[in-house]
Amino acid sequence: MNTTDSADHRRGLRRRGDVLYSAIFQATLQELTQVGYARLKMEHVAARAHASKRSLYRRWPHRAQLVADAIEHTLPRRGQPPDTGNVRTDLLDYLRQIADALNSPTGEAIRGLMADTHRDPELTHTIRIRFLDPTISELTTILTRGAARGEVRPSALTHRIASIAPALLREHFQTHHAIPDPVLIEIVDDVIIPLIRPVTAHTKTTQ
Amino acid sequence: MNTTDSADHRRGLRRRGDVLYSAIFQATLQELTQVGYARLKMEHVAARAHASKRSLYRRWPHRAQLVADAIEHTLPRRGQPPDTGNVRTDLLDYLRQIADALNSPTGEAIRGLMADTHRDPELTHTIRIRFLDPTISELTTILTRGAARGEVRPSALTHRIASIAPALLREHFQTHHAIPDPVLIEIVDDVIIPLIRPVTAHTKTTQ
Amino acid sequence: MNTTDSADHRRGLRRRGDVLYSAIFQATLQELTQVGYARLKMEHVAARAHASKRSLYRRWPHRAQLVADAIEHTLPRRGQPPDTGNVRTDLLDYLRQIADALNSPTGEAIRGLMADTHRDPELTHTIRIRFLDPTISELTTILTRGAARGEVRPSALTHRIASIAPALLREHFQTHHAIPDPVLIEIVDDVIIPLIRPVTAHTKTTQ
Amino acid sequence: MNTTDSADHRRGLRRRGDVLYSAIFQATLQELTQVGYARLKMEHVAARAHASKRSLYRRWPHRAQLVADAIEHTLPRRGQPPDTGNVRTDLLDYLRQIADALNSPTGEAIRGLMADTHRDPELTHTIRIRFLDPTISELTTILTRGAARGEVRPSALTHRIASIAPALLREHFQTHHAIPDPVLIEIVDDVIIPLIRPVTAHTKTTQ
DNA sequence: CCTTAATCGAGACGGTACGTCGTGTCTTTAT
DNA sequence: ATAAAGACACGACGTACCGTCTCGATTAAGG
Repeated sequence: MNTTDSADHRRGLRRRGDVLYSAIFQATLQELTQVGYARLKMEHVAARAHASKRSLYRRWPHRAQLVADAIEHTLPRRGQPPDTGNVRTDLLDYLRQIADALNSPTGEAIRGLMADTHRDPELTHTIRIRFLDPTISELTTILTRGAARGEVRPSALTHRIASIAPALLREHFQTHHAIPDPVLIEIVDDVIIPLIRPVTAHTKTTQ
Repeated sequence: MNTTDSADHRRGLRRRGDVLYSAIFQATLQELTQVGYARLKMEHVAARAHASKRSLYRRWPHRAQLVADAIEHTLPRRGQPPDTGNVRTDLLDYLRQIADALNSPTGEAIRGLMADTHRDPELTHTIRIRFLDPTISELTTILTRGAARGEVRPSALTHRIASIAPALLREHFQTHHAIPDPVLIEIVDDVIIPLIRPVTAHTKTTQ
Repeated sequence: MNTTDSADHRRGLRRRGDVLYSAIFQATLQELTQVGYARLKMEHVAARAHASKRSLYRRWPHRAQLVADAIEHTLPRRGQPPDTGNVRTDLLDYLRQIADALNSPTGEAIRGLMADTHRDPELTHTIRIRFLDPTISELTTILTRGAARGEVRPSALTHRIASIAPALLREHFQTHHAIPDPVLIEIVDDVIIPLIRPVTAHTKTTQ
Repeated sequence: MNTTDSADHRRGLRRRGDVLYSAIFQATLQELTQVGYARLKMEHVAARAHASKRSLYRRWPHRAQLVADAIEHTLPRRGQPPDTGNVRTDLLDYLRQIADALNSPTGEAIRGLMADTHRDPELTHTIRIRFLDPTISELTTILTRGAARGEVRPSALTHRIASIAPALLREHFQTHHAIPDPVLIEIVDDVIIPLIRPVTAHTKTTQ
């Protein structure tokens, strides 16, 4: 764990630019993993990265921005949303991805960021752009494909409806700290599917 | 220097028990209002309440627990959920109440608490019991009344469905920091109502 | 060591008067022995004696007075000064007693008291009366007996001369924290004896 | 809010190294003068010096070491011991210097240090080296000069004899808090002079 | 023998100071 | 010019004792 992770940039080996950035990001993520966002300290990141505090503050005036950048830097490339030919399967697969992400240090960091920065409009915006909107966007992709197949009524292709599932996941996560599979199934089968089902699928017209 | 903003509990008027509790809660909420949860300091609360830090720490080892107790102590009694005879109106009225609460210092505090304490299972539980569950419960009341009137299909009386609206409100609040009325209307008309509508009433929505 | 030294004055067995005094003095001396005067705390004495702080402060407004009383209370009865028929032997014996006392917790306490209270004239006076003057007085007794035998010139029977030996012992003790026997011998043979020797006996010392 | 409560070392005038040392020493000595060693607080020294507590603790883990350094730093250069050509006059002059020093804040501080730190061998050693030994050394100088003039018997040039006068002064000071001139005269004429007088000055040989 | 006024234990209270930690700024030294 | 290293002022942390003060419970003294 304590991988003597320095040793090459000391006496006379000063890092700059990308090398320095990477070292700082790596240190940030290690701190994030080990102590969490709430207890992540600029000082500790600097120490772990063998960087000076000044080098940190020069670039990231606030902890939140450093963490945001660090997360983005090492974020695994978002895979394509699932495309199995069936909306329900696609949704379940995708929600499982989200649930996993929520449970990771990254998820914790994002939640910490959101709580930490509700006074910093810019960061809030950043988080939305980077972490929240892509999710909505990919869910919309899934729903759009479903609509093309007739599984989803076109009028359900709204931002609001796409955001229901992530909102419910977050909701559940914040009080339960884990999201078992039945919850995902319930969300899909009892909430999303009924909402997006094409009207014609319902028998019984008027009267 | 220190303006006489207290004046009645000094020499020979030492407060104990409930009186002291109240003074501390009041000070906590004032701090909460003025600087917010993130910048609320035990030291400042103590100073404002003219209490010793030890008196605080004796009761509340952590800031979060103090704030939770302070909020609960001064929480306006939850009024009865609206009962206008119409589910849509009831829902809108009630969501407006939630939106207002989210926007208040109390709302900020609760969000701060939730972010601050996702490592403290007990506090998480407390928050759910005190602040989240009652909302779900009252929404369920509204829906149950609607079901009795035939406005809501009985199978929609689930915890999951009742939690959609609060989740979407929180979702919206965290990125927009305000909840305009059209958002509430959209949530009710495009999400909740379609979900809870009795099947037999399910004719053409559009047109 | 930790002789469950309470257990009988708890629930429903409240001590008063001498019993309480003794318990407090005992606790005081134990604290004195274990942590020394500088780190002796009223609070700890109270706790160890199973007495309330108020019971302490009622009697001893200051720590120093408590310690002074405690020491006096348990002080071994001052034995008579040695009387071997020879001044040099008497002096050596007696100085050994003083050296032992200086080295004990009591000695440490007295030194602490003296340093602690050089702003409290009353306590200073108390210490002098209780602990310092008796020493001078007994040394004077030894010298007076010697004078009666012709071993000491009568003009040497002064307070000043009697106080030399204790002063030198304290001097040595404060920097060396121990007083080996040769030091005592040197003080007696090179300082006291030459000073008190009858003039007529004063022949060539050297050679 | 935070009124410009200091002066010239704020924004952009941060002191380091010697400048900061001096400011801290000065503040320490002022505190020492005003409230004495026993009530000298690190916090107050820091405040008065407009330094952070951390800057203090970085250098001086204990109050005693700070005070020792501060005293040494501002100690008036020890003048040469008097050299009037007469031992008695030299001794009296010099003892008057010591008496004055004992009576000053510095004297109080040294006494406080000695009491405070009899568990810290290193500090005890420091005090001896800095404050006690020089006195003995200068007294020895006086006596040595006297011996060269035949006023002092060579065998009296011992550490023990040189330390008698300071010890008696301290002794007297600790119980009387002042040293009137007659005391000095008595010490010199009744103790030191008799002890150091050359043997040959005494008539009456053997027979 | 029974009240009643003291006094006990326990420990909460408003304070002051402790010694530590983290922040964001700034200086020094070495590339 | 920029890096690391870390000193600096600041402010908050959570703890320890201080000396004062309730609060019952109990106990000795007086009726």
